[in-house]
Amino acid sequence: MRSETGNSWQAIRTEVLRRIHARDWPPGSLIPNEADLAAEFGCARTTVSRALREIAATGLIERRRKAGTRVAVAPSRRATFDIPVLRTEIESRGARYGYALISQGLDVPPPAVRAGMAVPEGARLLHLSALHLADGAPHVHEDRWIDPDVAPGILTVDLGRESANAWLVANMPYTDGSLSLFARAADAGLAERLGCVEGAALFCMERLTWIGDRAITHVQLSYAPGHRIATQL
Amino acid sequence: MRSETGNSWQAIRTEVLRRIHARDWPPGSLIPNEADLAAEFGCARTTVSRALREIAATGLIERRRKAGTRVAVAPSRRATFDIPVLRTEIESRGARYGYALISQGLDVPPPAVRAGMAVPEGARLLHLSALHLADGAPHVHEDRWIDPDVAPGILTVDLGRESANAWLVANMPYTDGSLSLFARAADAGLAERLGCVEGAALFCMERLTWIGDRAITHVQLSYAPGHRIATQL
DNA sequence: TTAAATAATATGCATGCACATATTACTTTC
DNA sequence: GAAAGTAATATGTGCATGCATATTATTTAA
Repeated sequence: MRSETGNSWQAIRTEVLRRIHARDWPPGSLIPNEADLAAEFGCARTTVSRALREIAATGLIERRRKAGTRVAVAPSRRATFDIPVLRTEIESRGARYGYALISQGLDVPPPAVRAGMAVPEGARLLHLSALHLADGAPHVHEDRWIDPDVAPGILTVDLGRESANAWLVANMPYTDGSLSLFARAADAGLAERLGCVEGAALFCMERLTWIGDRAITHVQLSYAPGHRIATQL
Repeated sequence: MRSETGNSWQAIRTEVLRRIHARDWPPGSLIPNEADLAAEFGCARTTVSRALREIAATGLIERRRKAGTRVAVAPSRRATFDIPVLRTEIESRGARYGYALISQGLDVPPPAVRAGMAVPEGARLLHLSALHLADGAPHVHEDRWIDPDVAPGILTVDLGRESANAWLVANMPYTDGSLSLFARAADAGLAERLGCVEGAALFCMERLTWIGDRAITHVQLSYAPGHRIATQL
């Protein structure tokens, strides 16, 4: 029995995790309710609740009112990654950050971008191409589309000096966004800009941000070969 | 003033986020302390605390005792991804799940794996190669190394029938793990197994799990071309 | 028998309070 | 004036309580 002292929500979390891993509470099973656990651990229900809430945030258990708490059957584990700001990422590795605008203009976006941003067919968006450099070497290629109807101020900015991202962050706070990760092969243009061979496998990130129901910008970041992102489980 | 009713920690979170995005509280600035916010919102300090804790979990604000709460300068946004169990992922798309063991044997791992798992040079590990299929088509290639000293039972399992992952999940609860994402080009073997062209850019996931200070297994999953994972911001 | 109303139940949330802990600012002592 | 000690402060945690809400089980009515 462990109705002793020395409890905290973290200790309870640890014990619950132990029981799940040890299969005392196998996947799919219903675990005791908060009140019972509180009694067993000799603490307040609030404390048990806190511990279970934290575990639920990782996807290992599922909680529903009245239904109770059960161990996830298919533990679709949630993993949290730090998506650092490029400048910070580069500088934190002791390298000098650099930004180089390659091209800018008003273009009709390709279908994939047009669909993602939900803009009418034939509409022209501000199209930017730029490089983020670490000690002068290409680190990430940025391909960005901005809807000038949503962010009109962007057209008055000198994008050679201030990066579009910096301006947007400061002037167009978004309400929603999505992020997706994938791999793509470097085409001729990307290979030249990133200084890698054509066809090299690149780790890519695509970000889409919205103000209400209007898309502000669509960015595809292509990292130089070898990049990875990591997290603890 | 908003000392009205209708407050909840979520409403407070929303309002705090609004102020941060609207730059009422610019990056790097110190925001009012919990007690003051509680007074302003007309709620308990606990409620404010809950709201701020949730925001802090996303990396947008940083909190330190006595120092107070400040808006993160370099908002290294944290994004949470669902890393689904392969079987579930495939079946949830309405496809039939299949598993095919390609090879198994005791081999000396390559340096990268050996270093990651911290096993002595020359040690032999169980090496598996397998495919996860969706409606018979290759979806993911799995390249796995298991330390039989840490998980001896694995040697007695018929891995053609029970997947190594299933057995490990059931029998070797891990205490720590890491996950990393990257891109790689398909070599000849991978291309043949996944049914894609050699050199195709593949989205890959590498997982390493530990019991205490001993590595159990190292897995590299290579997804068929086109795979992406996504999340909301 | 089926449908609707009602009760029971487990989690979710909010509150007021107390105390813990980390950190900073200040004061005292040598 | 520097070091050591002390107070002040903001967040972190725990508890008891009460009510809210979603969901299931049961009972009652058509």
